[in-house]
Amino acid sequence: MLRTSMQVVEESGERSMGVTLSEVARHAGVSLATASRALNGSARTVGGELAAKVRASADALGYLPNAPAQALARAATANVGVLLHDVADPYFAAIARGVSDAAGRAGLLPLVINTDGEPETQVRGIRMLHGQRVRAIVLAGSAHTDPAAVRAVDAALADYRADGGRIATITDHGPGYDAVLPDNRGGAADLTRALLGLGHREFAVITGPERLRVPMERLAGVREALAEAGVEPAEGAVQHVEFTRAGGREAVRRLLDRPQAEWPTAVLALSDVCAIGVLGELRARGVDVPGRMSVAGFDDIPFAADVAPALSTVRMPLERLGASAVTLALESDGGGRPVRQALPTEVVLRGSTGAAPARGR
Amino acid sequence: MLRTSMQVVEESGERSMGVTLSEVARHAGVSLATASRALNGSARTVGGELAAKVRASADALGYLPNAPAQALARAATANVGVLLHDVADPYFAAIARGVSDAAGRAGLLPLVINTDGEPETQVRGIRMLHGQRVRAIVLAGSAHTDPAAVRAVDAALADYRADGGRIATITDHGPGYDAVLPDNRGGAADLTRALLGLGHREFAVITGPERLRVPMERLAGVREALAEAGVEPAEGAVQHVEFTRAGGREAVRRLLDRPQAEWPTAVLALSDVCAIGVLGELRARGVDVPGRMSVAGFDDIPFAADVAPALSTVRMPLERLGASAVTLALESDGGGRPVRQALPTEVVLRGSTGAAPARGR
DNA sequence: CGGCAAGGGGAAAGCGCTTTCCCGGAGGTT
DNA sequence: AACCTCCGGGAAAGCGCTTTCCCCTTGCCG
Repeated sequence: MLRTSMQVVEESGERSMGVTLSEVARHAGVSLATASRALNGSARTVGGELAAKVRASADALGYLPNAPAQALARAATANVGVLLHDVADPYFAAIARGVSDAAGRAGLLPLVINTDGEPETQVRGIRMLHGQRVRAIVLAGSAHTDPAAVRAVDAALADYRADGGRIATITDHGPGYDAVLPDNRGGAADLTRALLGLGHREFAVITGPERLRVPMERLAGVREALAEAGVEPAEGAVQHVEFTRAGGREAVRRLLDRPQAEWPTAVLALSDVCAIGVLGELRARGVDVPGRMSVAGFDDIPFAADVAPALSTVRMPLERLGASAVTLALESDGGGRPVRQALPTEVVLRGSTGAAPARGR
Repeated sequence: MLRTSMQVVEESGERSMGVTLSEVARHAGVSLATASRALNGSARTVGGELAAKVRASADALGYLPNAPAQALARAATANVGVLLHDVADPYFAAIARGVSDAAGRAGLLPLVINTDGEPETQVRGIRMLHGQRVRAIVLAGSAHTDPAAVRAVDAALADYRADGGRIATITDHGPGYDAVLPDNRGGAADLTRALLGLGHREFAVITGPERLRVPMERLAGVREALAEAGVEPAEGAVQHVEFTRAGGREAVRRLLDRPQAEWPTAVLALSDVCAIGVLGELRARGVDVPGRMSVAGFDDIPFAADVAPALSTVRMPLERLGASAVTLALESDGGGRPVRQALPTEVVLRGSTGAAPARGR
């Protein structure tokens, strides 16, 4: 009795990493090679009868191919890497979902790394993924404006690519990469035009940190549309904050600290997460939205439609962004010139924007 | 000229998987063994001088250890697996972030799989992670109530564990697993008591699908507190919907279809995401919250505080849930009895709840 | 009816690491 | 001075697969 149970323990202790292919082969009475070909696909075919026998043995023994071993032998893993600022941010969460779905369809598993937008973390992340020999890397976070940061990231990516790695970026990281390019600038310009159309002339724009390229592109779009209309944002009306709810609140506080006569009638928060912070702070201060002030965001994250008032924003197909990036990376033959796939954006006007109030005088 | 460029192509094609350790060893003039010991840590020490030389060669050549090869040789990867319903859901996104952080601290990389709450997808996911030989699996989604589903998941997990895998679950998946157990039932009861304290007697509760265990636990908590107070929910006042915004809206529609006299004064939506849908639909229908109806959610996802009115809810330390699960799984010696770590929850009352309106008669 | 091309099975050589195991030399004991 | 013990370097044996070769059958054609 006691011996029996001990034997069981010993057994499970001895070869603790699972059933191997050669066990399956022995059980089926075939060679290792045949077992491999029968189970894990190969150019060569295996006789129907034998193949069936091997498959039977495999699931009789509960065989599961050892992925690291396969990766080593094939010189290719079944993983893709995703580098993003923060999965807990709805923008990136949606992208991650898209990546995950597309990866799954390709039989791959996603490895996700949060960089918090730090260039060094990003570079470390690329190195880790490179070490993992992932099939492809999707770079989802914004590029940096600091040339040194860009250079560091580029260098890490170049190393990876030199080893046969495939890369796709979401938003622009330079012309050398396959990329999915939502129209940040155009979307921001359209949004701005929409608000101009509602009669607004006094704008505040709350955008992301100057170190990131995406918020700068969006800001450029706003400026472009404003300039077209001959409107100039007041001094101090462009705030750079983190793209978080706290960032939005902070910006509003600074905005409302100024004399009421200088308050804008329209606030463009160039990220929905941020805009939601703006809405919250405005409510806390008793500012009527959109009566006194219109607010718009950017991204159309899932919650944008559910806050009160519902957030006007620029719709981006977030999941598709992620999915397309994976597809692009995997299809990229590395040879030709990079595929740069532009994606349209669309202004969605909801309850948080309205006609500009009559001039307060 | 042409030849030169062709040579370059050939070179990069020839050994396309990167610098190997033996190249480093040769470059440093030491044996493979020494190089390995110097770079990738080992029980044995390497002479200071040699070690330095090896390290120098390593980064002169840009050596990055081949993770799959290491995994094979060490019989252990540097990955953990996370199984959740949907990363795009803020509840799971926050958990994923916690997992990711804790994994990073342990030098591991997370592999995430979305199951959409399907038992088969979950089982397939476990198998894939098992095949990947991940160090640990964190099961973040709710358990199922269907015994067959539970059995299937248990079986897959048992196989994994038999091969030395470590497992931790978030919320209860049975006593056999290390687990982080937020107090779903107690939290729901506390929340209910808080609303009873505000004078509410007519409740509706919107909970998740009966196939999932977590929403059933929360529902049980509500029922418990209601029973204590001698209050009985009206017929049809308990709605089972998906834990999504759409689910929340749908439930509200059904609720409001009944004669106004039967409307509840308090709606408990047992997930914040769902509650936000409820709030949206109520607003669309012009129902005053909290004047006519109080609404509460569950989870305290980051946005709960930012919707209007701000959502009363039960706070759960989501990121900590994820982080603790990783820690638990990694520390689990597999030997002793499972560690079951209870985590307290806390009722947070915000603007979406208020005193019950005077009895409509 | 011999010769030959496929078709499909198996032996064995890796893939890039880690880790025994062996060995030589330096230092300490009796 | 002979012996033993560490200490640290290196050769080589795997880890669990895939994939080249090599070889034996079959089937077919001239």
